[in-house]
Amino acid sequence: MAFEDNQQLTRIFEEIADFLELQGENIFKVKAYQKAARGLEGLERSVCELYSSGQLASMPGFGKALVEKVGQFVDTGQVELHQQLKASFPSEILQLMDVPGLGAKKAALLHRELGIGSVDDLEKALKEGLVTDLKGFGKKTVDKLLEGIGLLRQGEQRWLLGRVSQLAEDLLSRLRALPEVERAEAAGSLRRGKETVGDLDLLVISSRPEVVMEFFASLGEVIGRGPTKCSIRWEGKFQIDLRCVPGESFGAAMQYFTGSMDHNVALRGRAKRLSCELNEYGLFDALGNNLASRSEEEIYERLGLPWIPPELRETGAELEWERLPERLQLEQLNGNLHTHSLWSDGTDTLEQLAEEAQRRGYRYLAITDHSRSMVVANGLSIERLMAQGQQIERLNASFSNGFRLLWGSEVDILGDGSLDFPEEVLARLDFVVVAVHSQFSMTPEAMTERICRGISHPYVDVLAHPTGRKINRRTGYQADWERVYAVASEHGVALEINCSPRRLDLNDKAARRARDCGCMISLGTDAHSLAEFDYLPLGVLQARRAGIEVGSLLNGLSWEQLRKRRARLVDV
DNA sequence: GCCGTTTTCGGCCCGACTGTTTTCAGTCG
Repeated sequence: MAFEDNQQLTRIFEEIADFLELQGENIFKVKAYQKAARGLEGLERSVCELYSSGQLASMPGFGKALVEKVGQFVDTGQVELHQQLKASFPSEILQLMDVPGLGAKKAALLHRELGIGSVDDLEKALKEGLVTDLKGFGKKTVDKLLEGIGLLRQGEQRWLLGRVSQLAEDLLSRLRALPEVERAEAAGSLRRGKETVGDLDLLVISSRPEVVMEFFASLGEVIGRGPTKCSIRWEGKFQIDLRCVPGESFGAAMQYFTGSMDHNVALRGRAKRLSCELNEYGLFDALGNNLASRSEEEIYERLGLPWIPPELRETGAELEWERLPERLQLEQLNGNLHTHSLWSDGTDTLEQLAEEAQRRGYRYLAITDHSRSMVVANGLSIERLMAQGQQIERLNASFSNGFRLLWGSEVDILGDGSLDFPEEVLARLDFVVVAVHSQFSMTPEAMTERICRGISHPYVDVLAHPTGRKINRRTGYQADWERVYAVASEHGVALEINCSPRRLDLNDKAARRARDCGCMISLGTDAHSLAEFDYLPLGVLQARRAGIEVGSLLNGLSWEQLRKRRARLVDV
C-alpha cells in the first residue's frame, strides 16, 4: 500500500543522509536528503503515484536527482546509491549516531581509526579505554557516551501530546510563581500541537536568569547548564530545555523556539532576501538595527507575512499560501460527538455526563455507547439500547436551556462490513458512529471493502477512529484510504478526529486529505470518564494543523442541523 | 542536492553549550 512505500523510501533517504554525513559529504547535500525524507513522511498520497503522474517535481526539495532516485525506487523497490553506501559500511553503523552526544564526525573517526561499527563495539571500546588516544575523546566524553548508550537502550519514545501538555502546565505554573519570573510559556512542538513531543521547550522572561536557572536545575537531572539555558532530564527520561530571555526579545525567542526547523529556515531565508537577519533575539537590518523582536506578530509583519499560527508552522510552504485557514476555536464547537457512559464501559451516569457537558457550555452531547458485539466493553443489546433511549428522552425533557443529549451508538463494523445493529434500530437513533474493533489483520483489500460497506449503510453519521492506530503502540490497519474518503464523501459520512491523546485518529495530514476529498470531519473525545472531556482541545489542535475550518466540522452544526443532515434533508 | 524579486553559481539559519581546545570543533535544536 501507498503508506508502506512512503515509509520505506523515507527510511532510505534518511539512511542515505546518514551515510553521506559519515563520509564527510557536503552537509547541504545531506540536508537535501533529510528534507526530502521529511517531505515524504506522512505524505497523504502515494509517492509512487505522484512520481508516475509527474507531480513529484513540484514538491519542494525534489529536484532532478531526487526525482530520479524516486524513479529507481518505483521501478525496482531500491535506490542504487543507498545500496552502494550500505555495502561500504558495517550493517549497524548508523545506530552509532543515535547515541546522544555522538554525531557523524566522531562516529566516522571511531570507525576509521578503531573499526567500530556498532553500539556494542563502541561500548566495549569505551569500557576498555581504547578510545582515549583519539582526539576529542577525554574522560568526560567517554562517560557521557556510556550514559548515552544507556539512554538509547531504554528505547524511550516521544511522549504523547496530552501527557506533555499536563507536564508543561504544571511546570509553567511553578515557574510563574517565582517572583523573578515575569512571564513563562511553552514553545516547541508542544506549542505546534504535534501529536507526540520529543522534548519540552520552555521560555521565561526574567531579569534574574541565575535564580530561575537555579530553581529549574533542581527539578531534574541536569544535562547542561549555562547562564541563560538549562536542560534537564525529567524522571530520568524526558528532556526539558529552559531558556531565559529579556522581555524585548521574547517574540523573537518564541518564534525561534516554536519552530519547526523547516519553517524557521524558510523564514530566515526570507529575511535574508530582504537583506535582514533573523535570530532568536530579533529581526535586524543590514546595519544591525532591531526592526522587530518583542512580539511574533511584528516579526511576521515586518517580513510581509500574516502571523502564522504555530500549528501551521511545519514545512515552510505555509509562507507562500495565498490564504491562511480561519483558526478553529474551541468555543466554535457546539458539542462532543463521541462519549461513553456507565451503560457500556464508561464510568459515569447519563446525568453526570449531561451536567458536565452543560458546565462546559456544550449545546449537545452524543452518547455513543458500544453495540452488542463488544461484549468485553459491556456493549448494549437492542433491549438495553431502547431502555437507554427512554432515559435519554426523559432527561432531554428536563433540560430547560435547550441542551440536548443525542441518543447514539458506537456500532461495530463486523468482519463482513455489516453493522452490529439492524437498520430499523439505527433509524431510531439520533446519531450513529461506526468503527472497526476486531480482525485488524485483514488484507488491505478486504479491510477497504469492509469499511466502505460499513459506511455505505443508511443512518451512519461518522466513521470513528478510522485507522485504528494507537500512537507508539500499533500502526493501525491498512486500507485504501483514498477510496474510503471517496465513499464517505459520497454517502455524507464524516471522518472522526478521535481526540484521545493515545489515538488522535485521523491524524492531521489524513484529516486534511479527507477534507480535501469532500468529507466532513467530526471531533469526538471517546471519553470514558468526565475528565476525558479535556481531550477536546487536543482534537481542535489536530484540526487546526489540518487547516480545517468550522464549516467542515460536524461539531459546528446545531443539533437540529445534525438531525436534518442525518435525514439527508439538507446538504451540509 | 536544491534553488532563484540580487543569483543558473554560490549560497544554503544560527547561536548556546561542552569538552578539550591553547582559539575551536562538535553536537544539538
